[in-house]
Amino acid sequence: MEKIKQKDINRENLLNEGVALLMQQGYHGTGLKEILDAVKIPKGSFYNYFGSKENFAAEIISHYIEPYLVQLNGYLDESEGNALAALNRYLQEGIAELERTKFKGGCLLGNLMGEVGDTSEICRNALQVSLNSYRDVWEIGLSRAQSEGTIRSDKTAREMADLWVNAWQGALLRMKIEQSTAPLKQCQQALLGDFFKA
Amino acid sequence: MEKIKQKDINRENLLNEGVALLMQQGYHGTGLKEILDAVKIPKGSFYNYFGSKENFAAEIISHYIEPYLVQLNGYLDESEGNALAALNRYLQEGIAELERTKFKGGCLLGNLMGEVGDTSEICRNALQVSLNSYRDVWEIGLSRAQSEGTIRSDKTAREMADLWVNAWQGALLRMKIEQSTAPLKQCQQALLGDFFKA
DNA sequence: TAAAATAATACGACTGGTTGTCTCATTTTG
DNA sequence: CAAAATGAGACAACCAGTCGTATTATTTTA
Repeated sequence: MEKIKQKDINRENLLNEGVALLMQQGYHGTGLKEILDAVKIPKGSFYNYFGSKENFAAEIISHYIEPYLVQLNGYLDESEGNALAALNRYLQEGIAELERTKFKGGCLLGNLMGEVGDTSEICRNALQVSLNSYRDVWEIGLSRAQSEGTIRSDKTAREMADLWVNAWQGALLRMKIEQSTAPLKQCQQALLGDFFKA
Repeated sequence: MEKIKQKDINRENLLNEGVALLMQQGYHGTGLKEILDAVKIPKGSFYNYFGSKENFAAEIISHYIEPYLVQLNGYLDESEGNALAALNRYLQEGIAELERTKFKGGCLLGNLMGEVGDTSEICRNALQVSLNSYRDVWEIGLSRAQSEGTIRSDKTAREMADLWVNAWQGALLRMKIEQSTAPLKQCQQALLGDFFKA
C-alpha cells in the first residue's frame, strides 16, 4: 500500500505555506484565511488536520527547522577533515539565500520566540526543541573542528555553540532592520574567524 | 507658563502601557482597545495624540529604550576607573529585574524586530535608531575598558559592541523559551568574562 | 477687560472588514 | 454500510480607524 494520501499532501502544502507566511508576517499578523486561500483548502479541512492555529504553528516550527538540520549535517558529512570549512560553507550558502530573498523573514524561530515565546506554551515547547536540536548540530561541528585543531579547545564546543546560536539570532534580527547581510557576515567573521579560532 | 497639560500626561500613560503590553503580547497581539481601557482614554483621543497604531508603536520603541540608555550611562559615569565593572553591574541589575518579572517580555526591540522589522517601515526606522544608540553606549563603555586595560584592544570596541548586542538579543530570546536567566548569565560570562578579556 | 470668534481637544458610538473556531450536510473511503 | 474526510458557510468577537458633536483653550475684537 503505497498510496499517497491527499490528506498528507494538503497537510504538507499548508505547512509550507504556513512557514512562508508566518516568517514574513508573524503569528498574529497572519490569518488562517490567508494561508487557506493560498493553498485552496477550506477551513473545515484545516481543523480536521490540525486542531487549532496554535497547534498548527507548533507543527510549522518543527517543519521549518528540519531542512536546516539536514543541510548542515550534510555539509559536515561531506567535508571530511575540515569541519570548520563546512560550517563556513553552510553559512555562506545561507547568507546568499537571504540576499536572494531580500532579507525577508529572517529566522522563523527567532521571530516566533519573540512574538509568542511567552504566551503560547505549545509553541514555546516546539521552539525549545527545535532550537536545541539546531544548537546540537553546531556543537557537533565545532567539536569536530576542535579535534581537527582549527577551533580553540579551552572552551567547550557546547558553550561556543550556544554563543553562536545566540549571536546569529541577533545578527538575523539586525539584518532585518538594516536591510543588509552585513551583520551576518560580521558575526560569522567575529566568531568563526576570530574568537573561536585555535 | 509651567502648566502641565493633560494631553502630555495621557500620552505618557499610553506610551507606558503600550510598552508593557507590546512587550508581552507583541504588536499584532495587542489591540488598541486593550491599551485604551487600561489607561481609560477614549479612542478618539488616541487618534488625536498619535495618528495611527503604527506611529504609536514607533514612539513606543523610542520611549522604551530611553531609560536603558540613561541607566547604562549612569553606571558608566559613576564608576570612574573601571568601566568593565560598570557594564557587569548594569547587566546584573538587568538580570535581577528579569528574574523578578519571571522572564516576561524580554526585550521589546528584539521582539518587534522579529515581528514587524520588515513589514512596517516606520517601526523599522525607530528600531534601527534605538538599537544603534544602545550599541553606541556599549561601544563607549567597552572603549573605556580598553584604555583601562581590562578589555582586549586587538579588536575595535565597535566590533565587540555589535557582537555583544547581537548575542544579548539572542540570549534574551532563549531566556523566554527556557524560562530561565541562565542563557543571559552564560552570555555575560562568555563574552565579558572570557572572549573580550584583555 | 469683556465679549465674540476661532481653534484645539475630548469623546464614544459606529463602520466595514477580519479573526479563530465550530457546525453540519455531503462525499469519499475502507 | 460505517467511519472518516471534506467543504461551505455560520458565528460572535474583535480589529483599526472614522466622524459628528461636546467641551475646553486660545486668540481676536471692541
